[in-house]
Amino acid sequence: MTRRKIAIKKIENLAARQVAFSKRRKGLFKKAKELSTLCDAEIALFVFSASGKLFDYASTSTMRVIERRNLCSDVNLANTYQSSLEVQVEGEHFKLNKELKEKAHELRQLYGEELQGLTLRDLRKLEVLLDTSLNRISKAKAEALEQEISIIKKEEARLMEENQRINQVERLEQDQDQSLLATSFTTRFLLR
Amino acid sequence: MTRRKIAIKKIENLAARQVAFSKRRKGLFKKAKELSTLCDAEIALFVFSASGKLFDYASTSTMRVIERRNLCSDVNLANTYQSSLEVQVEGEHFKLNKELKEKAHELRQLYGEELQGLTLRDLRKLEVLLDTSLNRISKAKAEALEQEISIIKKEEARLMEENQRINQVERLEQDQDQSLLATSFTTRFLLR
DNA sequence: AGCTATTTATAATG
DNA sequence: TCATTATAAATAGCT
Repeated sequence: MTRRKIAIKKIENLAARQVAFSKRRKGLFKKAKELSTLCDAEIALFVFSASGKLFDYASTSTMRVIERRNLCSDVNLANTYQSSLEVQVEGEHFKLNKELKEKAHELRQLYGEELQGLTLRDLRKLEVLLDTSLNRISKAKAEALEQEISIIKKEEARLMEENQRINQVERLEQDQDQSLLATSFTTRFLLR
Repeated sequence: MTRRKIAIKKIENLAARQVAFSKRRKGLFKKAKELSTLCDAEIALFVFSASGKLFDYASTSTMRVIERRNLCSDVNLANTYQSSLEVQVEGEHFKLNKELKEKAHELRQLYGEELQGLTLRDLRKLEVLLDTSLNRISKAKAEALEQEISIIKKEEARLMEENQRINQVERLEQDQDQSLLATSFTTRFLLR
């Protein structure tokens, strides 16, 4: 809504998205408060940022009780849901996060990044691994190529067949034209 | 907020208040949806009119389940809040899982597995990627090698120095031994 | 974090 | 409620 009109779809640039989130969140809360005050409405608004942080507003005093509790920190979260199930979920969450980080690191190493700290032996292992990968990919490429070629060959054969058919039809039509011509010639000749 | 600026306090005229409620509620929901879309935020918004009618919005499909329930009492609202947090945790869990699977797949492709379905173009891209990685690794290897060589050279120099010192000491000791021998010889000679 | 050119939201009115 | 419109408010792109 300004300098330029923007399309309402996810802002791809992280920094821009964070700035927009901060500004618009503020605006949204202001509007909610105004509506509540002007029209005597009760409003509860919960906004979770992409990173999971909670911002909330509740208009009435009773509802404000909810607001008071800070439910974002892990401690409070654990207090709120003391059931072992919740704790389990949290634990799993943590585990998943860890795994994800490890995989990301592994990936980056495969991309030849973050190699500092690796020994010569580690680097040689990586090389062998990537060489193996390249071999496999090369094989897959050959297969894909072969398949493409076979498809092209089939198409070629089909086209040749069609060509022949068309030629035949053309020849037939030419014959017909010629006999027609002959007929009309004969006719004209006879009419003289 | 226009034609005239208004003070943010309860609109006394009932009709005007209802009109404002309708318009501003619409605006608030629009803003909430925009924030959710633009910034990838999860939002739950509950608006109770003065007469107690509920209007609500929740940004994610899973959270939308909440929307269906009738949430007029504070108790239910508190429950809703809790479940929205639960859903949030679950949603993140799901997202993490998805990311992990994607990363794992990417990894396996880099290892030259699960290549089926990739086009020739994709395979070529993979090859180029791996080649780049190999180049980087080769460079890292060269660096590691150089470092190792320099360490070995230093060690070699140290050893040579030490060797020299030892040789000197040995020579000294030999000299001492000889003088000692000479002394004992002299002594023995004198004792005779 | 602040500025401002624009876009949006909306109060008043019909 | 719906449409219009003059104006207040929100905010995207900059710095």
